[in-house]
Amino acid sequence: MRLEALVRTAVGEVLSSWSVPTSVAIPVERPARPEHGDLSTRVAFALSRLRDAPPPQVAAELAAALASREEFQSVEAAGGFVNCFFRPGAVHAVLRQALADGARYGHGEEGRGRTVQVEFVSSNPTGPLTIGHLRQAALGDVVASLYSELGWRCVREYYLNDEGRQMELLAQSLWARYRQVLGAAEPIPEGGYHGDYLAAIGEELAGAWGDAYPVWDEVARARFRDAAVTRMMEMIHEDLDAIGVRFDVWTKEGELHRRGLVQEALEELKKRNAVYEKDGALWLASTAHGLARDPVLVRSDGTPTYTLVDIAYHLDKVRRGFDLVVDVQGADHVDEQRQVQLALKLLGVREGFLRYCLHQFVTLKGERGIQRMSTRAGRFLRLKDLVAEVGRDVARYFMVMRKPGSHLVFDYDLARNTSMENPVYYVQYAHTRIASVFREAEKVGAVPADLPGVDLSPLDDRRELDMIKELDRFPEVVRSAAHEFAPHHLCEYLEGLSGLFHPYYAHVRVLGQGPATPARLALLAGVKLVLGRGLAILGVSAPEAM
RNA sequence: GCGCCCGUAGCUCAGAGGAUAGAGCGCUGGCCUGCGGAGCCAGAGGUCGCAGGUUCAAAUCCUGCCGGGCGUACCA
Repeated sequence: MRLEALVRTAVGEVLSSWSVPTSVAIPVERPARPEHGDLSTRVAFALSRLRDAPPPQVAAELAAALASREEFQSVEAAGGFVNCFFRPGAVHAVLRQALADGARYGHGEEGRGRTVQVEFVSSNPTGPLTIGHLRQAALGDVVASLYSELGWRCVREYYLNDEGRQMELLAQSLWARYRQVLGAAEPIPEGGYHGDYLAAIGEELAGAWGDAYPVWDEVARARFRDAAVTRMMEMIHEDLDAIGVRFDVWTKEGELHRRGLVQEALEELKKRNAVYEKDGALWLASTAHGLARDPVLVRSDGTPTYTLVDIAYHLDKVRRGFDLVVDVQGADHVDEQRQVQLALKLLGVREGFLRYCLHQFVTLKGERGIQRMSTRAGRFLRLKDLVAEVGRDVARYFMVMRKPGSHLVFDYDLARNTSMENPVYYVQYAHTRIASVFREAEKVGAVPADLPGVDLSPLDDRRELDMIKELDRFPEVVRSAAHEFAPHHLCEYLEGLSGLFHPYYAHVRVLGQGPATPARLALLAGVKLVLGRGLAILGVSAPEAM
């Protein structure tokens, strides 16, 4: 980021001496091939018309004007590209700054004074969390952490659907299990929940309550519903603890009803003429605004739908004063998302207030085979059990190492592999190795007291400079990962940095190398700092020893 | 049928207008007794699903097909 700014500034100064308007963007990129420089710009292509000269000529003129600057070793024109090679001193300055910044390195200011709410998981309390929820849990948690890095205040929120038909079915399913334990041939209701976890709870309740609820009446309904929700929440908390996700706020659907927000949202929509009646139900007029279908807001029996409650909930988020709301949801929610976005727009909520982080589903590969999971059918891998097998670090990392919009195949065998073939260990082990070097250095008193003040000029090896240039990218990686909801960029970055470090470590000795030793220790400290910070954002531990 | 997402190395995936398309795993070959070793180096492997189009420049943008996922509920 710092190096990019150097190029941008240098090019900008030349352009302004050429009286090029400042509106001309200066694209700066990292060439794929080292012979194309540390950084390059293709601004000459855009300038070609303005300067009335072919791109190669403009590039040559620009390169000539830049070559004399002290930060560059050399600047070359190649076709329309201008390739910049930095002097080692300019690169060293990046490391020095990173070490001086310490834990603040990469921390941004854009969110200062602003609050983002990230809503995720929000699974119905109808069963424990599964590997399917894991992707969302990890994704939401990391997106929140990324925004924190950018200086935003973050609220992690879980929306709890503790009302409605599904809860009814859950309660009745539990009651059926309870009856079965007591010897009745009570079937699980149609569309009910078949998981073993309800059988276990049913057995407990039978022991505690005996035959007190022989029929499915109002009393039983209330009793079993309470018991079911309480138990489900316990399980969900266990699962969240297992992967280290904590929520700041839990919002229950019931509260939205009690506070009159649902009714209010409906009234507001009616005022905007966005609601019409048909077949005894109330519908949102979405097709009039280009959507594929109109959703029902109030059923003909007078009960509100999920969509209406969802709209009410988001209206409440507006009132709560968040500057940005991010909802992490699965691909099955796209249609719903459009409806909510439309409703908010009709209600005058500013565009961009609500952004969705959409993710595709997870399939399992490995000894368990690829299988389709279903909580309802009782066919799933519980999150807690998965974490017990592969560990929290691997579970979290694997869930965010792919682009959210891509399907994710969870490679069970790779996840359980504890060698460096597993990317998580590959990154963690880089951190550990450095920690180990410092332990050794400590023993011989080789650790400099003032790392940022160390003379870095011995760092002249290509691999050393490459690592520092990689450190330079960290702030930008964090920024783009946050804005694009793309934590996988951070994973790839960490793997890439580790991939520079490991070979270096294998070939270059640090201790006992005279003046090179403090410089190399400073370099390693920088790498360790960034690896540690990156892993922390991912919620993955950065061990000092493994 | 319609809408959205996805088709890139054998596998899992990056790359979202720029230079010779990348990584990890797997495969092939070669190294490693010092410290701090859950090792290192090299190589093979691709008509970027197919066909058109736009552009000086397309994996990337547009159109149409083919294949997969999700949705298309008075479920949540």
